[in-house]
Amino acid sequence: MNLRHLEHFLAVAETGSFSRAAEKLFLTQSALSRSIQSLEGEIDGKLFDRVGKRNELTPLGRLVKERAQRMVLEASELKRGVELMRQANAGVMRLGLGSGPGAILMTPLMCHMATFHPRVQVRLVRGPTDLQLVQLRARQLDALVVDMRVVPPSPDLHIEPVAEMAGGWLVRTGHPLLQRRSVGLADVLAFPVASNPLSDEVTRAVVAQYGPQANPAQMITLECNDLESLIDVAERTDTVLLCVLAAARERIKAGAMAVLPVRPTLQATARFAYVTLVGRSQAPVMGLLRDFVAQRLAD
Amino acid sequence: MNLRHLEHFLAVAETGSFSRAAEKLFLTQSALSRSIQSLEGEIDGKLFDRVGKRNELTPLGRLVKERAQRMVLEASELKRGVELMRQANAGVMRLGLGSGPGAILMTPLMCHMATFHPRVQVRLVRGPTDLQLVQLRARQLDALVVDMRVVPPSPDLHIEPVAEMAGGWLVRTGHPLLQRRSVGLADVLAFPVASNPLSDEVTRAVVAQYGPQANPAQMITLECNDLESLIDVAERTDTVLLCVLAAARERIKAGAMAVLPVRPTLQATARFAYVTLVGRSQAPVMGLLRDFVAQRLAD
DNA sequence: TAAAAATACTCCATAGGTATTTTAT
DNA sequence: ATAAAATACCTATGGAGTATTTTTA
Repeated sequence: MNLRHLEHFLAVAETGSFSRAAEKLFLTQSALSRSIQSLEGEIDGKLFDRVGKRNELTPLGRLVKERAQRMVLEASELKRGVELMRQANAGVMRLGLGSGPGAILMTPLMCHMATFHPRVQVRLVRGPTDLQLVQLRARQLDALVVDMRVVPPSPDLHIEPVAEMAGGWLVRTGHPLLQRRSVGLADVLAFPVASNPLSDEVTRAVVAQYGPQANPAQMITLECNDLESLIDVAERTDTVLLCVLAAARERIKAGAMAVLPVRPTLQATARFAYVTLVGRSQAPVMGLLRDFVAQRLAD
Repeated sequence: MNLRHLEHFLAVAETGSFSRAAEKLFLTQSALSRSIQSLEGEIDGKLFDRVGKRNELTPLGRLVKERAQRMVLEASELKRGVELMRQANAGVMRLGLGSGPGAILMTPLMCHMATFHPRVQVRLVRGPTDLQLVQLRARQLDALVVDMRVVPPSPDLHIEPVAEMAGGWLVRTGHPLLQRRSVGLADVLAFPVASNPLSDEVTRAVVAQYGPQANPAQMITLECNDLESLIDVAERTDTVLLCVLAAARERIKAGAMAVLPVRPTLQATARFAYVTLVGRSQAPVMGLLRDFVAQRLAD
């Protein structure tokens, strides 16, 4: 039994005529006749009562018709689904975001997808990068956007840098330190210091610039991988926040927060990368995503 | 694309291996490999990431798997349904019953089917025979059991007599006429007379035996095609009921009703027949039905 | 008698097998 | 080095066409 057989069968059931059904199917009448015969042979029972004009379904035929309709419908839906996926109009994308990319991308990404690709199913997960790597390897995520410096290089990972973003010190607009002409690390340490977990490289850079006092293990008062929340805290208290500046872009623009000009100027960056599993095909929608991420992080 | 392709695809998706899937399918590995390739060719996209050991589904593969599973399930259900129908364990039977057969068969038939063929869907319709013939011809009914004398012979009808049942006069047990030693038509006419619609032949027989006074057009007070209701009426009033005696079998046995010995004894019968459309296959379940009807009416 | 369905025959595309090569661990 | 997948080559079968016969309204 074959999908083709079922389509043939349905055509005859609908038209009630072998000849007309054959026309609709772009087949000869004889081929169609044999097709139905072979189906009847396999079913081992008559599907139509051939009474010359108008072929009526037998009770068995009615039973088969029910199922056959659903099957050819499923088949056409399958083809349609494949087509949609090829055009990247649909599909599922399961993306893990680190704290920096989470703060910068999560909301804009969802807005973008909802607006321009409403049929794409989006699954965003924000969490600790090490756990997300586990999920990626378990095929529970399709890709990550994280600070590549927290990702241990591994042959099974494809790591594609997408943006390098400057880090810096952030405080709320009314912060006392903003009155000072010049701010040093000692001044900063008079206040609580917050940050998301820092990579070893950033840690080294900070220590190199500001001395051993700046070692995050000692310096950081509040550590949290939800950068968004840290920004909230910094906006409402005198906490000084060390993070990727782009994460607070909106609030800086709105005048709620400002970059604190600590001397020397922090020379550390976060290098965001798009991480996938080597040898694993990506859904076409993931292409859209990469473009969006790259474009958004480039600003 | 083919059901076979989909089955092959699912086997590989489940086992994660071409070789093992081929074993399960009783195929060579090479044949399976080509089968998947041709499916991928038609879909125009990779379904598996071949990473040597363990073949993982691509996002496209996951999409296809959903549909494919439903399709092969439908296919197996189709085969199962056909098998069930062949064994006459299931199916739909749509049966029209005339008033006499309705009163005699309806309840016993439903009990019988519910007990012995619980998976068969039963659709019973009781109604005027002429309307039921219309429904039969419109394929809304599969068969009728009716008094064949009300059925105009027609080349498109297959009429198979199943039983000939005696008609007679029925009254409730406490009826005044039962006290009389001898009852004539004149005595009967002192009471309301009820019957279901009578065929022309029965009408002629009644007139021939009892004279023009007995012409139903004049004689019958209550006419109704629901014989069951007429029996109820006769049991609660002094109405005399002219009908097939078997219809009141239970009540006669229970002592609630009795046959009224009108002189001369009524020599009229109802000839019940099983009526189907010529050239139309019957569901196997209908065979069961015919057997039951014949056996039941033979009593 | 005319239209519809079935059959006879022929052809070719496709699925399958065997044997072998390529690839990846 | 080995196991798994892909490829090359061959065969048989099923599906399609053309031409023709059978059936039925």
